[in-house]
Amino acid sequence: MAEKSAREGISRKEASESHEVEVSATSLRHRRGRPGGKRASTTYDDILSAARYEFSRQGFDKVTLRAIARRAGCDPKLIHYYFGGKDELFTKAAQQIIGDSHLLDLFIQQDAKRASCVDGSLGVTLIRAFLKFMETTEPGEAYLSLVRNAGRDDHARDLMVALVRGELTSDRLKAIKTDRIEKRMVLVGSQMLGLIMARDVFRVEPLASMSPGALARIIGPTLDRYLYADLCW
Amino acid sequence: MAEKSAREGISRKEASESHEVEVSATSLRHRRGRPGGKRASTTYDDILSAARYEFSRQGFDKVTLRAIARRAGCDPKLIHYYFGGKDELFTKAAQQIIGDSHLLDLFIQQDAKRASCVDGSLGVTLIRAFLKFMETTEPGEAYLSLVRNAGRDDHARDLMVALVRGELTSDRLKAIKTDRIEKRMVLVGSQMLGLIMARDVFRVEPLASMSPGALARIIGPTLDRYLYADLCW
DNA sequence: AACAATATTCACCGTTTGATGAATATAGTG
DNA sequence: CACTATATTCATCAAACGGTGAATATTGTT
Repeated sequence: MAEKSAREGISRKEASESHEVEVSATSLRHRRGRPGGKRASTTYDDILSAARYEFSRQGFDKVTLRAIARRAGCDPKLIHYYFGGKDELFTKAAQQIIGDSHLLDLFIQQDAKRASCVDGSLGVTLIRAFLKFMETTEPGEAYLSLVRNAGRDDHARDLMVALVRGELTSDRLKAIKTDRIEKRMVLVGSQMLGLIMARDVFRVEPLASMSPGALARIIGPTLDRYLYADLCW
Repeated sequence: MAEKSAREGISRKEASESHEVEVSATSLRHRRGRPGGKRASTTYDDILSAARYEFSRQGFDKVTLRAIARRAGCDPKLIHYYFGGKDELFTKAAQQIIGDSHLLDLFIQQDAKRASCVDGSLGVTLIRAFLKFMETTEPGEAYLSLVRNAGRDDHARDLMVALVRGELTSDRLKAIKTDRIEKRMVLVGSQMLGLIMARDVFRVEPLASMSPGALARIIGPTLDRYLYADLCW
C-alpha cells in the first residue's frame, strides 16, 4: 500500500522512454493528440463497429467493454471518453438499424424485379429479401443484436415491436390492399421473427444450413396466406 | 475498515445468543447436524426450488448463488455442498423445467379428444394446446423466461433448441408419419417461437389481445402445411 | 512560441461474483 | 459414552467487471 506512488512513477518513466523511438507510419491510427482535419481518428467508428459485432453475437451482459476495446484496438477508457458508458454505447449501436432499414425496402424492390417472372409471390420475395438483408453485415448485425437483447433492453424492445408490425420497413407492404392489414402484418412479422430467432440466434439445425432460396419457397406461401387469404377471423 | 472484525465479533455473539432460546418447531429446518431419518433437512429441495424460481425469471448470468441461497433461506456454501457449482445446479433445475413439458403433451391429448369433431386439425390442436400450456403459470413462466433469455444465455439456448426441434415434447408429434420430419419440425417450431416472442415477450398489438381460439384457427393451418404438405424442397 | 483542444494511455478503485478451507453444531450408531 | 456422518456457518479468495482521475502526447489556433 505504501509502494503505490513509487510504482506509478517508475512505470510511467519506462513507458515514455520505450515509446519515443518507434513512432512510424503504421501507428498513425494509434497516435495521440488532436487529429488533423480530414484525417481524424477512426477510433469512434472502430468502437461502434466492434460494439455491433459483439452485441450481435452475445447478450448485453456478456459483452465486456474490454473485449470491445480489444476488438477496436484501443484503450477501454476511450469507450467512456466517446460514449459515456456501456448503456449509451449499446443505444448508439442499436440506433444504426433505423437508418439501415431502408435497405430492406431496396432488396424487396430488387428481388421483385429480378424474379417476378419466375416467382412473383410477395411472400417469397419478402423472405428472400429479408434473408439477404440479414446477410448484409452491418444492418444484419444490428438487427441481430436487437433481437438478442430485446428481452432485456426497452429501447431494443420498442424497435423490435415496430419492426414486427412492419412500421419501419417496406413501402410495398404498406401499399398492399387487403382487409385487417394490421393483424395480417403482425402475423407476417411473427413468422419472420421466429425464422430469424431459430436460424440466426439459436442456430437450430437443419434450419440453419438450409439455403435462403429453399426457405423462401417453403415459408413464403405462409406469408402469402397471412396477407391475402380469408383467415376466418 | 478497522471496525470490521469488531462488528463481526459482535454480530456472531448476538446471533448465537438470540438463537439459543427460540429453538422451536419452526426453526427445525435450520438446525445443524445429521437429520433424523425421514425428517431429513429440506434444504436440498429448497435450493432447487429457489433456483428454478430465479432461473425462470432471469438469465443464468444474472442469477447469483447468493440470491438463490437467500430465497432458500440457507448459507450460500450449501449450494456447493449439495450441487457442486452453479452449472450443475442449473442443470438440475433445468431438468425439472423440462419435466414439466409433459404437460404440453397432456394438453394436446385433451384438446384432440375434446375438439376432434369440431376441428381435428393437428396444427390447430397444437397451437391451442401450446397457448394453454403457456397460460399454466409454472411451466409457462419457465418456458417464457427461457425464450426471453435464450438470446444471451447459452444454457437457456440449448434448452430452446431442443424445444424448437420438438425433441422434448409431444409423443403425438413424434409419431406422425411424414417425410423429412426433422425439417418439418423446426418449421413448426419457428412459427410457434415467433408467435410466443411477438405475443408474450414483445406483446405486439393487436396480436397480444387476440383470443387463443382465433390464433389457433389462423396459425394452425400454417403448421398443418409445414407438417403434411409437399413443400417442394 | 504560447496556448488550447483533442486523443490516448496508465494505474487504480469499489463491487460483485463463484468458489474454497476450516470450524462447528447436531443426530444417529456402536 | 465415544465416534462418525451429516448439516451448517463464517471468513476469505482471486478474478472480472464497469468506471474514474490524472498524466501525456499530438495537433490546430492565435
